[in-house]
Amino acid sequence: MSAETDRSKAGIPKLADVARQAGVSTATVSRCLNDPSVVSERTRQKVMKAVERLGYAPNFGAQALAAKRTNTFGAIIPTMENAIFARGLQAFQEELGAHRTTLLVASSSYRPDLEEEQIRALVARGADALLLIGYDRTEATYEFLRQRNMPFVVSWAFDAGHSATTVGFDNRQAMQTLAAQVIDLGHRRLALISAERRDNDRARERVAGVLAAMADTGLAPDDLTIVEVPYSIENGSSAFAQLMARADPPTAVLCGNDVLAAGALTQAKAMGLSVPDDVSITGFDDIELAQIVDPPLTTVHVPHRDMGREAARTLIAARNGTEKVSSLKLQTQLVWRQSLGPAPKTG
Amino acid sequence: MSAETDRSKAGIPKLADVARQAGVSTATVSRCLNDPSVVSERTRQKVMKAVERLGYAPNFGAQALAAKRTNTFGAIIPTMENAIFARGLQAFQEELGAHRTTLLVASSSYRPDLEEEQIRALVARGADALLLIGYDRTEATYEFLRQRNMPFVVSWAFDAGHSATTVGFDNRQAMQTLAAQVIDLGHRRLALISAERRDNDRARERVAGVLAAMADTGLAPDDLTIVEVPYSIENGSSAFAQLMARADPPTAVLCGNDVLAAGALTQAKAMGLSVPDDVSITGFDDIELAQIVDPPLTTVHVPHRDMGREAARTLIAARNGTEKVSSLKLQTQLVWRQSLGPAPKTG
DNA sequence: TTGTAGGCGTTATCAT
DNA sequence: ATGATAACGCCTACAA
Repeated sequence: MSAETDRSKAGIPKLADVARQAGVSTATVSRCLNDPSVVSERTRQKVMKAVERLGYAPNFGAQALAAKRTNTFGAIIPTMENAIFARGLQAFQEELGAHRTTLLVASSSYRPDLEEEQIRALVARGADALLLIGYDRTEATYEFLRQRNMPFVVSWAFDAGHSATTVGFDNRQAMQTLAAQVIDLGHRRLALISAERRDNDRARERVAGVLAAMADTGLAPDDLTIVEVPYSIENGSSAFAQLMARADPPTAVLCGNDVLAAGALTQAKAMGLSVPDDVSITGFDDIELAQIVDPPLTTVHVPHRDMGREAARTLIAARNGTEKVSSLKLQTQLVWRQSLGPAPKTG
Repeated sequence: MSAETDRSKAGIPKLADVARQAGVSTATVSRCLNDPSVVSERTRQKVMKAVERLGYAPNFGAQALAAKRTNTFGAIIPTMENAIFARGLQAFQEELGAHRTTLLVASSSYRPDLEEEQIRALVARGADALLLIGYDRTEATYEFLRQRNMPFVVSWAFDAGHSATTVGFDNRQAMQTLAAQVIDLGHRRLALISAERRDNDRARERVAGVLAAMADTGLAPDDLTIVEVPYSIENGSSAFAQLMARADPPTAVLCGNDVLAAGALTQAKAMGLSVPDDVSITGFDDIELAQIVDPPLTTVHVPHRDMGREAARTLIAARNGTEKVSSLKLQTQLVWRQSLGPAPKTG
């Protein structure tokens, strides 16, 4: 009882405590922990027992301060609320884990100022490398990264013209391919429920993809109605309702991602509209949700797991500084499911 | 060009660089940054300009080492793959953000050994407090936490008998209430698709809840078929198929969470079964998905956002050490939707 | 293989 | 209001 109290009041064990307990020097303890191959087995045993007995854990601050590396990578994603980034991040972490590297995740709520804050926090914390989503951030942020010589990779996007190392996919191209199919099915009055484009290059590129497909077929940009809302099922629903309330409602509603599309679908059902007979709906991402809704969503499959894994490998290579790192463009794939059909004969 | 090169090769600016640039001592710079009210306005201006010019950012390791606090909380969740923890965590983070505290998230893949590793990592990194999910972890882990005097709160569960500060809900009670309703509707052959119970007290408690409800009505435990699978839509589907293939298929399939239920529902549809006419299905959590599937899920609403917010407040109080912290039990709520109906007249 | 000792960048105490 | 300077806990040449 009193021992218990004493113990909790006692200071946190430090390297020196372990050293004393084991009857060796701090240097030996340090070596035991960081490069066991260099100490004798007998010493190692002693030290590890002391570590165990004392419940010692290294002080990260001191460790980082002295060693200038942390075996920690950081990732800043816009949101944890929906599954868009979950699968890719999981794969990212799995790959890091295989290399004894810890992942710290922060989320920016789609706000560049918060993202910069999180980047600084992670860098200050000694992250060895960073995973970032998309290109949209201030030049000052890039400058900060460069100045600190911080390895980072941009993901969930791909712009060959950008200097940042990237492991991602071409949002515009992907959306353009999908939109082309929609147009091919006879749809002329199109609508797009997009994420907010400000500070979100992926969203902008997807919009651009739709417009490009339309231009290819001689459709005017005005034939596309765009509604911008934050990603959420509910917002998808209300945006869809708003679109269908127009005098000249669209025959196909493309959505910036599957979450919005799921909302749109639900709303269509609530309005007694048949999908795809009355109106077609498409998504983007191909998260699990896309297969669950009824009808299942025609969407763009993004290789999230590959992306996460490859991003991790790229960063690990960059951290080790051995290989030269290079960008990697992954392919997306159109997934045909029932939510997309031919345009209705006439309105 | 060469300036650029020089710059990137130049070391990271430190406090002393700023001090030199501003013509003051390091102590003054430190004060400027941490408690500006105590330095003269003129000095502050000078220092801030130097900070700006040099792109200075404090070294977290050194800071943590010297100040013994980090304004960083950690959270270890079992998985980021599905939305179960997303909403609560988002609320947790929002509350922390309002108190200038950063959140670092790690995930354990439902493995206690990894969880302990992550806990140690976060503690070593100087986390001021931790959010943990559920009670299942080794005594050694608790001992470690206690020894380091690390404030932590257990969430997503509630056991009045446990000594750990908890902000959560009673999984057993919640599931028992739901199961009682199912039984009340005449269902006698019940099945449960559960998450793996090993190392997961929430899953065990939910199973216990079903059994308790059955016992209340005099049903034998044998009347419940249990299938254990990791959380995923696909696993929900295959488990459901397996259950319905039995000689005496259940009339109601309860699921450990909404994700499994969504999978079960999809599978039912694929098998041409009508829900709830042929078979009833229920979920747990009330994530967005529950309202999207068709028919929408009868489920247990968990106040994720409240839980996250309150957990944050509790930890902040604990960190500040002013107020005495206490556990908080939140109420869940049964949500009636269409996936649950009366038992079919006869098999 | 093991020990000694200097240094990592900040904070905070004590003078001034 | 500001400056010197001693911790903080660990790593890593360098020595033995």
